[in-house]
Amino acid sequence: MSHQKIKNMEEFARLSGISRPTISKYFNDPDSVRSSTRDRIEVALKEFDYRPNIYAMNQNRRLTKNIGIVVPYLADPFFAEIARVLERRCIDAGFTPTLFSSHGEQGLENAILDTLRSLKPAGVLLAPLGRASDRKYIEQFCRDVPTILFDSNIEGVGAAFVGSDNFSFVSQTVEYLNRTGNVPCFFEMKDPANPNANKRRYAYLEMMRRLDLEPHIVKIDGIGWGFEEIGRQGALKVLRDNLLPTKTVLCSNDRLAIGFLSACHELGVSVGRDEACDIRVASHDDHPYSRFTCPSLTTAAHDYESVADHAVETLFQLIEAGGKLNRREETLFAARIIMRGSA
Amino acid sequence: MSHQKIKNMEEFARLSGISRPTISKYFNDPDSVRSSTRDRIEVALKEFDYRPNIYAMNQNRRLTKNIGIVVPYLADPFFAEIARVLERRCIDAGFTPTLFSSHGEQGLENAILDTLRSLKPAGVLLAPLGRASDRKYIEQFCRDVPTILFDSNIEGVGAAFVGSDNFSFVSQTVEYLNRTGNVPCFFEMKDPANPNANKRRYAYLEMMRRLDLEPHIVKIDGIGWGFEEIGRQGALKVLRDNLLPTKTVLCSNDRLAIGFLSACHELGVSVGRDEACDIRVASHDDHPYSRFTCPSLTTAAHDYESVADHAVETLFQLIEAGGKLNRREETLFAARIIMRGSA
DNA sequence: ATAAAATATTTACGCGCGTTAAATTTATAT
DNA sequence: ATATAAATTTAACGCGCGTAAATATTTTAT
Repeated sequence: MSHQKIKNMEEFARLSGISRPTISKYFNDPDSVRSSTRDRIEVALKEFDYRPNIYAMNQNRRLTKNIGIVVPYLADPFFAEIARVLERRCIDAGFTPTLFSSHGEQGLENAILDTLRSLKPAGVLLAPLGRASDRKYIEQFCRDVPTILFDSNIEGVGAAFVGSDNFSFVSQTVEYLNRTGNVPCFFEMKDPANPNANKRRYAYLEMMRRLDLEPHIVKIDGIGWGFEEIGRQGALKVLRDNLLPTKTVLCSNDRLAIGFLSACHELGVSVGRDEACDIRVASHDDHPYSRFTCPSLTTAAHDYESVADHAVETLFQLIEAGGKLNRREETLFAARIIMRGSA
Repeated sequence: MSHQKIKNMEEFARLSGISRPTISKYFNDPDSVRSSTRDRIEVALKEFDYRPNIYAMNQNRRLTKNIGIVVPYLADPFFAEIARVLERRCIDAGFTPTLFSSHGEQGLENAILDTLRSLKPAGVLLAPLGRASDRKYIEQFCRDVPTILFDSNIEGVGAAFVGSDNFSFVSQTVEYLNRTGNVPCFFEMKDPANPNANKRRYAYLEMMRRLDLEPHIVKIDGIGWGFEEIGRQGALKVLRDNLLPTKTVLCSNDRLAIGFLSACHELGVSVGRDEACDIRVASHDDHPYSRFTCPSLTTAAHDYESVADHAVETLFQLIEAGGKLNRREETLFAARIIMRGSA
């Protein structure tokens, strides 16, 4: 590799013996040039180590090759994981993903959308904050930028939604707990930030109706995204005051359950399926840490490979189609129950 | 807000009655224009909702206002948290941070550095993979781009290093465990990816020497970044085969300890400071989940507000100074021991 | 009031690349 | 071999803004 520094595409074109517009065409889409030319360019690239200036590149292009990925809360390993998969898929498809976290704040979510707008991305994969989102703001953004919503839906916003089927989560856990001899109560936050929480509550109620069982919902206080601590405090209160209507607890999500189990241990309440145990605890999400809780957590797992794949696929279709799809599809993937020690 | 779309700075200048170079100056640094002009511009900005084209902006600027933040593994909530703080500080200082995760892969770390190079950032905050890093590659990058290393050091690379004082972590935990009546063995991975792990082992050995105690190191197998599972498997083996030299275990880091506690629960080994308990377990990092383990984890906490603040401060100095500092400072912050249930 | 300093305006060029149209070369089909 | 299609080259313009120099204006100091 000759180590001279190449200033611009003009110079690279001269040195490689290929015209600049062809080089430009190549960088825009390698397959758009004849394979023999492509080879010559790639040989030259190896030799001269040239990379086009991305700012000059994107200035005149109506559409960049950027893709924005926005998650509501990156400190939640679930979102970190799904973001990882999304990033990988985008890179493999020749796009440049940029990751943003709203950190649970509406103001930040809006600011991120502003930033994204000026990045002129080809498309955006957006997991909104949910209830805390500025609906109007997101709506307007989605009108301007091709956007796929994932994880939590906002009715009618974005070109499509890809997420998990909350009914599938809850129906499996409720069915399992019931089949194995116990009636679950539903443990959740009073004002859940995430719209999935509401869907899960409805699913619980519906399942209990179908099974002809009396539903019990335990609502706990707490705001923000520190779900583990909220779950712990809520569980401490509920357990101390003996407010649990049943001996089996179905938590709305794993992070609450992690807090719940922590409280159980603190109070000496034994958790497990075994007859000798005081209570059973199950939950939803298959959080990366749910297999390391004590006892390990019985839960329903997201098929987040599928969610990620389908979200990216749909985004690519959307980009191909020029930013508009015929109809707004909502795709939901089923959960897979994971039996572990806690229930 | 008048809803006409403004095409470029020229047009905004016309509409706001201020010359384009002054507008340009304002966006480059609002404080560089007279306060009366600043006010007029800001009034116009409110009315016309104009944002300069970032690609055109950055094309001719020798230095952009971008800052790259690179962490080795974003699915680790510790890095997610520190990234959040770093992002916030950068935004507050008028920079545009972009977050990258190496996801534990050397290839990706190098690719990120390439991407960063073409982003022409004002500076970079880099937490390298550590042992898995391509030292030469990072070295070369740091020669070209003003870079501060944090979390894990690479001797002599980057303009400065900011991290935690591993000796402070281990000395406090060892001292505490010893003072409260037990001699700890040190539990770690055989081939730790992170250089901090080595520092912690040395610190353990040194502390044991000072206290005139016999050191015991328990090394477990496993590669990659799934520390919890590695810790769990290692603990299962060690506990089953009765390989633990002492009844007190000091884990190299919290993620291993989370796995260790999970294994203890699985095998019915009781953990805690209480005399009646089988073993005591302590660790280092104060991982966000360490207070939700069962029992909650006694650990030494990073002062990561300080680490983040100092890293950002140093980077700003570096940028001000034009990319070179007089000497490479290594700043280490002390840990704070957090006594919880496990030891 | 006047001089000096600070700030803003006018004018103009250039950054590196996208893109287009016309001319030319190369590949493929008949 | 010739016609046609496909790809490349040449030439040239423009994107939106940074930036510099000369000039004009405003502010501050004396």
